[in-house]
Amino acid sequence: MEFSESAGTGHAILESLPAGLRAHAAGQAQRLSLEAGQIVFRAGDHCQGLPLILSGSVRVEMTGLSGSRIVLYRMGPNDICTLSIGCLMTGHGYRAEAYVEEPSEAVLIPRPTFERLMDESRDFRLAIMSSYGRRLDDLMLLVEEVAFRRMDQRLDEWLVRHGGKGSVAITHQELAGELGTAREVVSRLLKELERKGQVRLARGRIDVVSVKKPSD
Amino acid sequence: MEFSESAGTGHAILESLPAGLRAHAAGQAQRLSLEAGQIVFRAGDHCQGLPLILSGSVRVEMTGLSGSRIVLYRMGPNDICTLSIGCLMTGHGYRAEAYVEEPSEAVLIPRPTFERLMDESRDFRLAIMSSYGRRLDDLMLLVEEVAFRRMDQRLDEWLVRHGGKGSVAITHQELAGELGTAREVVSRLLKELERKGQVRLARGRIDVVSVKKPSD
DNA sequence: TAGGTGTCAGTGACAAAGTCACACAGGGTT
DNA sequence: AACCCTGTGTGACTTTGTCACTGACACCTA
Repeated sequence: MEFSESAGTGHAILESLPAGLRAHAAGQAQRLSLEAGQIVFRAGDHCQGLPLILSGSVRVEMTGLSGSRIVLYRMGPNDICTLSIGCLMTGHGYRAEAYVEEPSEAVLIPRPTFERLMDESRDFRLAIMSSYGRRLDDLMLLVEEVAFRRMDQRLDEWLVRHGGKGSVAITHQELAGELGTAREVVSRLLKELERKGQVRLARGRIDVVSVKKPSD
Repeated sequence: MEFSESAGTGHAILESLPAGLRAHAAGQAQRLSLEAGQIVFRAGDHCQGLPLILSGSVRVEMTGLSGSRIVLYRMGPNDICTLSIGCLMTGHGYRAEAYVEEPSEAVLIPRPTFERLMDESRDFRLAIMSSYGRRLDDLMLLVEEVAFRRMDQRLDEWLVRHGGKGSVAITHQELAGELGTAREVVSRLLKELERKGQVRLARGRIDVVSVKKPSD
């Protein structure tokens, strides 16, 4: 809680600032404690400042006209909410929603402070740019996934990545959101995997037994 | 060709620089003349500098494992090749390809010059950031399109936007690339539109008669 | 402990889109 | 005219998306 602690519990991008700027930023920043399930922003919301994630995990997803959802990416410790930068600079509202997955700590840098940091710190600029680069990459990968890859392979991959060993606690509905498809599709594919003995299904849980590699 | 011309035929982002920096940038920049059909970069290529488009049009697209393609976005006069920034900064290769659509003029800013401009010009920084913001937005829109919208509606929209009045010179294969689908799907949907009298089809050309709005 | 109430999962039927294979057409060249 | 390349049309089949509905499970309350 005390600022003396903030060096230890701070954000990498702030740590890299020279002492004077860091003190300025710390003084202006607003600290946020986010509870699991809480909504950080909604589509259409306007941006109050640049959120820096200190700890926990925040999921960013988009909702289509029909109400279908897809997870765009996640933010974790030392991440920057890249989307906010665009909103800050253009004044447009957000085009996505952000949900807290694990209880998180964050700081909100007000716009004038953000601009001052951009002007005065090379390291800050580099961090912002590299964050942008990563998001752009993430989204290009996602476009490729969604446009070209088969759902069964994407599901297999997801299972290997998230439940490689044991079991994952997730509903079919949520998993559909991860992949940008419909719940029924996930249910069918999972059932098929269960028939082949590669997973066992329980309410809200998937036990991964052995998911095949694409080479199989 | 002469540098004295470069003020008139230059790039908005360079115009906004103070005289000293502008001269430096002009001195370091390499001028490129790109012919229609030429490839600006391929997936995996490494980035030599930041391309600024002066005139013409460049298409950026991605190729899936299967060879399917999708157009990500286009760059026109006064645009910045946002993708290159990430490649410049991380040293990674490109993940997409860029093709010249209309003969274009561009300048290539070498990395050290790019970094100096970032360090010394606030306007330059703002332009770079806003370019990033736009690309991120474009890609989010594209994800939504591809993941959630129906192909017939997307095709209708494309036809209205690009051939609203008369006719478009494009093959079904190219149009499939614009939408990120297969040629056969485009052929079938177009044939259906022709049956309904909304378009007339010729080899390499589509005459748009009257494409329905979603409300019809 | 029985019943009530949400959420979660399974499934059939059908529509939309992607894939594969191949036939055919248009417009140029030789 | 015969040839060839590219572009287009189409049938058959698979995969994915949508709709409608049923049943299963977990938890709460009486």
